[in-house]
Amino acid sequence: MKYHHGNLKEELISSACKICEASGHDHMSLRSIAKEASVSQTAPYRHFKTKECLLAEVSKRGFEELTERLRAATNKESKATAKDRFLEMGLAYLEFGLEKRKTYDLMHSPVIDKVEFPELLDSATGAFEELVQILKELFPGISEDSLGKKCIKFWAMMHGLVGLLDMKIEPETDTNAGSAMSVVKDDFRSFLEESLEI
Amino acid sequence: MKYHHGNLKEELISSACKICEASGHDHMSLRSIAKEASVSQTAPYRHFKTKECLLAEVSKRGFEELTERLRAATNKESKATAKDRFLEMGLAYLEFGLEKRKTYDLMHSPVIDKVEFPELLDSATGAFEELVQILKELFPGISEDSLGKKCIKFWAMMHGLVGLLDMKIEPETDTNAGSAMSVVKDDFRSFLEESLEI
DNA sequence: TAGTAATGTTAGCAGCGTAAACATAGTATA
DNA sequence: TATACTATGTTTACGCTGCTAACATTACTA
Repeated sequence: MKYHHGNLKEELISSACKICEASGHDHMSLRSIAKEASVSQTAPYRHFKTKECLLAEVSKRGFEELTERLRAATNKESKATAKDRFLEMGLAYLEFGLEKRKTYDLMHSPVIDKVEFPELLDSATGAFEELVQILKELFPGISEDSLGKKCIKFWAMMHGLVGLLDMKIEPETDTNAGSAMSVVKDDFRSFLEESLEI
Repeated sequence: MKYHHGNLKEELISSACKICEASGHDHMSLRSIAKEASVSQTAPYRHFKTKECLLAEVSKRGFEELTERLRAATNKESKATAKDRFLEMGLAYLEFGLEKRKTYDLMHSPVIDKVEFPELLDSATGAFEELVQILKELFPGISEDSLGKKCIKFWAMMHGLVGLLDMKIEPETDTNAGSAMSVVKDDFRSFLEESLEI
């Protein structure tokens, strides 16, 4: 057993990611993370000033993975049309949000003040860039103003959808409580396609 | 100083609401809530089985206030058109989300498992009902399927917008980083109006 | 009026984030 | 190579937390 670990920082981050996705960010304790990495309770403080700093790193990894997935989905190398790649991106966003729900929660949780972590902010902004690019392709010559609005509209919708789809709450229609959500879930492509007309 | 308080449960809830909106739900401690109500640290346990139960009550009050605001905004007594009342509702939703941001966060936080609190779920669903109703007015004879989709689309967009507007993250366009969001914020009416064409 | 249920307090547990003091290992310099 | 310095680990301890158990007081009910 070496006294010095060698790669503790990285291991702490990946332990934290694991615990986050397994139990949710409100059940993450520095002590449990340290234990997972077989190290003393205060060892993390040699690499992270506070717990929040470690959480911010986990969040950042989340945004990086999201960005990567979005980039892959809209990959220009693909022979698909811009519209198809846009739909793929929407799907990829939803999939990430539902697959990594607890990490997604952390990423959007107020426990981490993004203003204090510029690197995190950058990662988060990077994900948007993918949306901006594909919308520019889809609407060539679009004004900056319209582009911004469209971008916000779609991002908000996708973000909102992740929350709704995973959640217990959903709107009740007269005849059939809950089926509406299933429709979206099962046929997200056509759902998003309709929204393209916005 | 009476030994028995008389109305402790209600006072604890309102103290909790106050602290929540002031400091955010992750800074709420049962002890501080008890102190705010001038009562011993363990007194809350006579009225709430766990801390989560008290938070659930705070969340429920939040959804009730939201529902009330939406109902007021879409009030049929008003002489305004259905479209105007719909826009008012959107505005009311946004305003609530931004005004009571920390409470809104709690309402959508995963710390409270809505499945365990059916009453909370009811309150949350109640807010949607308002959206369903106004959309029915706006699109008379609409199919249940389309209604469900529209409902989800708008709810997701508004929920997403609250997050975006308050947040640090926002899409960057080439010429002007961040201005897009201001456009939406300053002119939400026209923003939402455009979206009506969905 | 006596007995019981409801509602409060006090004391104490284990877990938490964090700081301070100390121990060890790796690195740069003489 | 010897020595100082820095990086990185451990131990100990503090105050705060949610929660339980045991006890005290009040309110209700037979």
